Amino acid sequence: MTDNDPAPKKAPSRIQQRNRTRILDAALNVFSTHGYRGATLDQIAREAGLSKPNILYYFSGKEEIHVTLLNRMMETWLDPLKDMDPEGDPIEEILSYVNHKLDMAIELPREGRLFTNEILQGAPRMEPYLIADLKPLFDDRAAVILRWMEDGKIAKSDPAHLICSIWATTQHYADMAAQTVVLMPEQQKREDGAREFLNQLFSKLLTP
Amino acid sequence: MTDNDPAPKKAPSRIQQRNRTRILDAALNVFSTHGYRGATLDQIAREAGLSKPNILYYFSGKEEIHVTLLNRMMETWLDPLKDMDPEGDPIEEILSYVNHKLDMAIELPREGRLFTNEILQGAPRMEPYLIADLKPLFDDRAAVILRWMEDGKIAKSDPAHLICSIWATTQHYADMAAQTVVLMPEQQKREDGAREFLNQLFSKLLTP
DNA sequence: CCGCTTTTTTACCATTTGGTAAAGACACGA
DNA sequence: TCGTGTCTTTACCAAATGGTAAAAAAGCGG
Repeated sequence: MTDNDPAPKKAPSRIQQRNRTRILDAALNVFSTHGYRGATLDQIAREAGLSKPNILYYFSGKEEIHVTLLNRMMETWLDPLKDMDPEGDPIEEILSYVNHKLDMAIELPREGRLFTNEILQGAPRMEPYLIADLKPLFDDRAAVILRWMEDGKIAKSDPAHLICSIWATTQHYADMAAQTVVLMPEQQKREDGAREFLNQLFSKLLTP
Repeated sequence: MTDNDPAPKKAPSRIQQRNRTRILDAALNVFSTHGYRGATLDQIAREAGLSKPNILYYFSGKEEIHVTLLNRMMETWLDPLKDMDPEGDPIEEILSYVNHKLDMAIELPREGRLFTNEILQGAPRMEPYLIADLKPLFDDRAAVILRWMEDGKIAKSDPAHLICSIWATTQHYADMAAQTVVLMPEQQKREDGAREFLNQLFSKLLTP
């Protein structure tokens, strides 16, 4: 029984892996800055160093590339939220989430912008995913935080809006980079300053 | 001397006013959801109830419409920040800014998304404006807040990142509406809850 | 009602868009 | 070295894109 299952999906060749990676990377650049409709296959092809028909050999169309990127992103993106441990120290857990989220915004800004673009457009391709996956996770984490509050371990506030505010403040440094760079030209101040500030902001909120 | 100055720009007729308004309103819908490149003149025309050539009778091209919208938006958008009074009560002033900004995000979400879209794209049309207008205002307000901190009137933190976090948390409710609606289906909880939460968040940060 | 300006429509146009068909180049095991 | 399956290119296409020219229609002051 080597690989003869109903769906005989053979392992992708080295070339396939390389080119699919190239395409997805180029597409991430284009989709994340111009949004779905503003992105063109020609630009993706140019950036990937492949011809347009060649790209359509690997993906069935523009939409499939976009969906692939979105799915891939959501997985890594939600991880830090999943990692929040209900048994851990509440303030530590939440601050650790803040810091992980900030790391991602700084290290993977394109992924962040891809998501923001999709939501700005009204989440036409993501909505089912938001309802099926994000919402349950969100509710669950909000419930965990609420329990912490009711147990008097952290100060009371609205858990849902707390999560949103963490998302918003960290995401800001990815999405609005073009603005932030103008307002705070020195990278040091931008990144380390952001971390220190956010830790202070949420520490104060959470400390009873 | 009725109107014979060097540039004899006659007053726009009623028709002109009405149609320019229609066009800008339709364009705001389209640009704010699809970004500059994703927006099409055809769609703007359809939404405005005018023909495409008719639109190009009022505006010289796609870009002029976009720029007009951006300029108009920036003016109203920066007002609340300008209104912060150095002589007023610091916490009151800052919280009032938070609340005004939140009002705008809730009442004028399209304008907010228009701006976010432009920044996501790297601010190609806005950067000069950011440098010439936003930056000086931003630095000035940061300086005001810093003075308040040094005078011991509010707790110390990074003023620049404070302003950014206010921007981020309030803007979130405009930009990410499609997500927020899924996560918090009841409008009441979304809007009033946001206000209460943000007031609490920034009160705690600022109280010495 | 007339004549003149403003506004709108019709008919285009070159370019770009997402996508396809089919031939050609390539890799690689037998 | 050959053949077979994988990959790439060339040559297209219909539709949509931003934009134009010019004629037709609508307003409107006199």
